[in-house]
Amino acid sequence: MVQKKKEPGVVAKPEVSTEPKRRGRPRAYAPDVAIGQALALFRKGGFAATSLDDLSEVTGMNRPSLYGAFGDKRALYIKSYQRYRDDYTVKVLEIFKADIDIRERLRRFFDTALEIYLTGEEPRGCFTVMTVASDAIADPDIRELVYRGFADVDDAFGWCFRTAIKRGEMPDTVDVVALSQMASATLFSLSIRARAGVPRAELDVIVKGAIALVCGSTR
Amino acid sequence: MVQKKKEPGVVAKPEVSTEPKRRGRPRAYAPDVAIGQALALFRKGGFAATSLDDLSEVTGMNRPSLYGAFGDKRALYIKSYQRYRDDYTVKVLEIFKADIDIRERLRRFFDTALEIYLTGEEPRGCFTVMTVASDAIADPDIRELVYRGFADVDDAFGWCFRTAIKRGEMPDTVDVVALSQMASATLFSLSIRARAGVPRAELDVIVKGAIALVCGSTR
DNA sequence: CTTTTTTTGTACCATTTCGCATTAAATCCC
DNA sequence: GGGATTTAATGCGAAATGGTACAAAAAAAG
Repeated sequence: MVQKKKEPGVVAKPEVSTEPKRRGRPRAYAPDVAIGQALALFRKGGFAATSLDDLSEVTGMNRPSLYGAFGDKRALYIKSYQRYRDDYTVKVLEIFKADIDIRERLRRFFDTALEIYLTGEEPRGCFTVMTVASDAIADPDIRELVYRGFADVDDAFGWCFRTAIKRGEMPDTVDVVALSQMASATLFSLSIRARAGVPRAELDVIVKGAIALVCGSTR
Repeated sequence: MVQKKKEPGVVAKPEVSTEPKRRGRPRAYAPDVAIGQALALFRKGGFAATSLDDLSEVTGMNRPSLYGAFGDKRALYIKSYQRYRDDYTVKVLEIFKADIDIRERLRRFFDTALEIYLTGEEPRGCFTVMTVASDAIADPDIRELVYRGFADVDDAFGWCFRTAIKRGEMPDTVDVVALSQMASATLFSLSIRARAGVPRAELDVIVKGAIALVCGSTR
C-alpha cells in the first residue's frame, strides 16, 4: 500500500492536459472515466458474471471500441484492478503524512478502507478479495498483482507499528509482523462483512475492538 | 459453526441404508456424492464461472438428470454450500469435545480450517468467502445462509473464550466479543491468503501470531 | 478538396449456456 | 409377461457471450 521511500506514481500521469492533437476521429469517451465505470461494474459482480455487453452499456462504448481501447475482457479487468489499487493507495498515503499516534492512525486506516468497501448503492467489499475468491486467481499475472497487494498492506501496517515504536507509543518488544498480520486480517474481515451487508455500526465495533487489542496489548 | 446445546443434525440423515425399494429405474448416481463433486467444482471457480456442462461432466450426470435431481444451478449451489457448512461443522465439533486449553483449542480450530481451505490440488479457501465475494451475495436466500455462517463462527469462538474463562485460563475481564472477532478475522485472512497461494508455512506463522496475541494479551 | 488516420457503429460469427421436450431404458408391481 | 413408474440419454432451441470484419464518420495533414 505504500512504498519505502519514493512517492509512488499516484494515478496515471496527467497527460490529459493539452493533448498533442491526435490525428483521426476524436474519442467519444475518456479512457480513465471508462475504466472507472468498468471497475464499478466488476466490483459488483466479479469477472465471470460481468459480460462485455454490461461493460459496453455502462461505459457507453460499444464492444469494438472497448476492445480497441483496452484489449479483451481480461486486460480490462487487470486495468480496472490497477485503478482500484491506485485509488486505494492515494487515500492511504494521506494517512501516513499525518502526525498522529498509532491508535488514530489505525482508526483512519480502517475508516478509509470502510469508505472504499461501502462504495456504491450496495457495499462492494475489497476488490482484491473478490479477485482472490474468483477463478481469476488462477491467472498468474493477476495472482502476481494480488500478491503485491497483500505485501503492500502488510508493509503499510508494519510502517505504522514501527513508527509507533519510534515515537515511544509502543515498546520495541512487540511483534510487528504479528500485529501487522492481525491488522490486515481485520481489513479482510471488514471487507467480507461489509459486502455481505453487515451494517456500518457493527463494522465500527470491529474496528474499535481490533485497535484496542492490537494497541492495548502493548502496555 | 456450533449450536447452543443440542447436537446439530450432522450431515444429511443416513436414509441411505436399506432404502425403501424405489419403484422405477434405479439412479446411476449417489446424490450425496454428486453434491460433493459439484461443491468441489463450485469451490474452484465460483457460481458464475461454473457451467452446468462442467457440473454435468464432473458428476457424471447429464444435464436433465442434474436438473431433475437438484433443480437449477442456483439450487445446486445452495445445496453445495449447505454441504460445505455441514462438513465444516462436523470437523469443528470434534474440537469442542476435547478437554484442552484455549491455546490448543484455537490451534486445532485454525488447523482444521486450513485443512479445509487447502483442499484439492490447488487451495480453495473458504466457500463462504467465495460466496460473499461473488454476485451470489445479491441473492437474499444465499445472504441469509452466509449470515448464519458468520454468526456460527463468531459464536464458536465465543464459546471457546468463555470456556477458557470458566477454566481459569483467562481473566473474566477480557472482551470476549472482540477476541472472537479477531479470531474470525484470522480465519478470513487464512482463507484468502491460502486461496491466493501463500505457502502453508506462512499461514502457520499467522496462526501462531494470532494465538499469541489473542491469548497473550490476557496475562 | 483530397488523403490519411483514427474511432465509431452495425452487423455478423462461432461458441457456450441454460433449460426443456421427448424418447429410450431399467426396475417394481401385478 | 404387461403395465406402471422412475430415471437416463439424446437432442433441440432460444438467448447470451466473447470476439471481429467492415464500412461510415470525424478530424488533421497535405
